[in-house]
Amino acid sequence: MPTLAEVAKIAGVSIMTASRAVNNRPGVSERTRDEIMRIADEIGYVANRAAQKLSGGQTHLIGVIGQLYTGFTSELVLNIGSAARAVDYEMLVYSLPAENRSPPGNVVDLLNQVADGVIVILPYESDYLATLTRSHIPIVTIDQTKPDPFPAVIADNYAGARLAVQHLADLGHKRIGFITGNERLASARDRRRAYCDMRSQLNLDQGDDLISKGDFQQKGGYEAAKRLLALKRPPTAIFAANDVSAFGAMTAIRQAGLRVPEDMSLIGFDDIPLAAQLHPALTTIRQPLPQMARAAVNLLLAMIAGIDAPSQLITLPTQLIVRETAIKIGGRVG
Amino acid sequence: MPTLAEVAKIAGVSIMTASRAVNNRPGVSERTRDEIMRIADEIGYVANRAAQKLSGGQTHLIGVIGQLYTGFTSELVLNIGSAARAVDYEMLVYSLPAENRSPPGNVVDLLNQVADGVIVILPYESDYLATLTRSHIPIVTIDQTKPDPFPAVIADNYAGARLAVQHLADLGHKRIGFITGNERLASARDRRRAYCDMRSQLNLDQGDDLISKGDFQQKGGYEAAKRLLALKRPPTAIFAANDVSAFGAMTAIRQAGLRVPEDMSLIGFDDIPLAAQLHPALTTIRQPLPQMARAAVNLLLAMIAGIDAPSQLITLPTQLIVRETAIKIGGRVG
DNA sequence: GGCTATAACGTTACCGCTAACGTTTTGCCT
DNA sequence: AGGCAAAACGTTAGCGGTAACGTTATAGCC
Repeated sequence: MPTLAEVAKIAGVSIMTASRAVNNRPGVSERTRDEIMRIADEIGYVANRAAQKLSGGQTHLIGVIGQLYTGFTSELVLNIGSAARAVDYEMLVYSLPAENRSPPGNVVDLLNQVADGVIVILPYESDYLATLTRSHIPIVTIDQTKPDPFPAVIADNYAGARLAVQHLADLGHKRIGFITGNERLASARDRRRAYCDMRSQLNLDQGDDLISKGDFQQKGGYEAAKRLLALKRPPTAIFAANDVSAFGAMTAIRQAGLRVPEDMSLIGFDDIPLAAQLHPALTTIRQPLPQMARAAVNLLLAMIAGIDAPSQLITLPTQLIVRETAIKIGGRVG
Repeated sequence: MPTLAEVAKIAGVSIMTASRAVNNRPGVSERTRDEIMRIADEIGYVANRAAQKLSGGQTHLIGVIGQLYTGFTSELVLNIGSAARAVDYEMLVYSLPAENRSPPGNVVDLLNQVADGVIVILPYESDYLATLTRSHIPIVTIDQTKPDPFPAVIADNYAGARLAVQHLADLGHKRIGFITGNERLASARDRRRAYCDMRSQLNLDQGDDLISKGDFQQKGGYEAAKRLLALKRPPTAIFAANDVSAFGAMTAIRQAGLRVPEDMSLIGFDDIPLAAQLHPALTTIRQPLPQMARAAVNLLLAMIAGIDAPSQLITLPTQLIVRETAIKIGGRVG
């Protein structure tokens, strides 16, 4: 691997001049700069980020922590990658292992030793984030509201969930079941709250038995739906706290010999890519992933640049995506 | 962030002794070691990997390069993460952006500046890997056979695809369509070759029109299936080169007003988690992801340890997973 | 032409850690 | 007790880059 020293030697300048040239910093004449760039290019010089980071420089790398195996998170991560590349940053991902395991404090440190900042997407809410406040590492969170030592980006879960219930009610459904998410997350609690609020506001059927506990996972959705279907008076429509749960629910509904949407309307949340591709395509609430990713990256970059923004919460709007799984009660498709 | 120097100072030893202690290397008395470890733990010391790497040490970090958005790859990546953690390594992932973009030579460099070695899962075959041979970076590839400067791990695609065709033939299908994968990958070519071989070996219907071009993506599978269904004599069963294509095909089949499996049997390849959860559950060929991941990690660790293994190719067996999408021709489920 | 401000470039020190080698202590043997 | 090898520990140098400051050229002005 060619080093900056070699570039400098060939160019006949000091290492520092070469550094200034490749980093596009002032203090180098245009002639010299061009020459250095040419040489760097020629011998295939790439900056050593470990060295950059160690000596207090910037690596133009951002780290992301999240659970890759949840459809929504991995989709979000990809969007963050695009957003980062768009502003000439690269992204490195640390995939959290299953449940709770190992409070990832050192994981943030790990990424911070390499990257300029970290975007954290936790599958649950914990106060461990708060402990990182003092470490003065640029951190932005997504989907976390409770501990706000950091700037955070979040979709308007409450408004989105209201949209979902409203849509079902508009279609004539009076008895709507709800599959909760992982309530350790604010997003899950917001969606539930919206469901409850709308239910009373629109004079729909109430009852705790219409709220079935899920966990944002497919299996949880499957089992939650099964419980709803086993009710003495089952609902005519189900609102699942996320798309993945909705997929699980769909399996349960079909196993019970019912059809979606003819016998049971179904609506999800997130609008992951799979939602559109399923058959029937899932009606759902879209989270503005590209915007969320851009917002998070911008926030992080601002922090890296030292604009220690007062920890703000950016809320992005959600949107109803009407597809095929929710229809008029008792009606046929169309 | 506490440094090794601080630990050493508190313990009243030299930095080097502290280094030996925390790295569990000989040359420290047990008493001293325990004391150092205690202190390190107390003040929350974590090794700075950038510094470790820079000074020629090992970071106990492996890098992975792959396309996160393809179901199979991300599943594989997660398995690599587990395998790595099992041997006390951490994993960092670089997600390749869409198609071909930017020959990721510098990406490997990037990861190599941080990690001890890199596992590469390319979405296509290119000779750029060959150029990395001289750089003497520990690299292991998965699903690449063509350029073998490095050790590689691969599933037995040929045998697996034969299994798939055999299964359909056993169910009485004589006219089997095939949706190809991205033929820039050896795995796709192997599966196609197996299909062709079995077709003549078992005296099934031949014909180029039964081979429909896909790309391992959902949309490609959808369109490929559409073409098969539009044939004058459509097949009675479809073998898709991977599960994702099979999902696409399923959508196409249903849009044509046909049922899976009653009117059209379908079999996939990979056995990604979704395959089991779909309705009906997808019959498919399983790639042994955990084993592949372990093999790749072991290979990489061997290279890191300096056991410059002659570039070997480890082939792992595939397995037929019978579920619900392939049944006897003209038959009902069961 | 001499003085000074500025651009251009170089030196030094250091980031946190490890390899290699040097020094001290310890334990053991005769 | 003296001698010596091995264990325990310390010192030095350097990985590849950057910040901070020092030095040399260039230019501008009276």
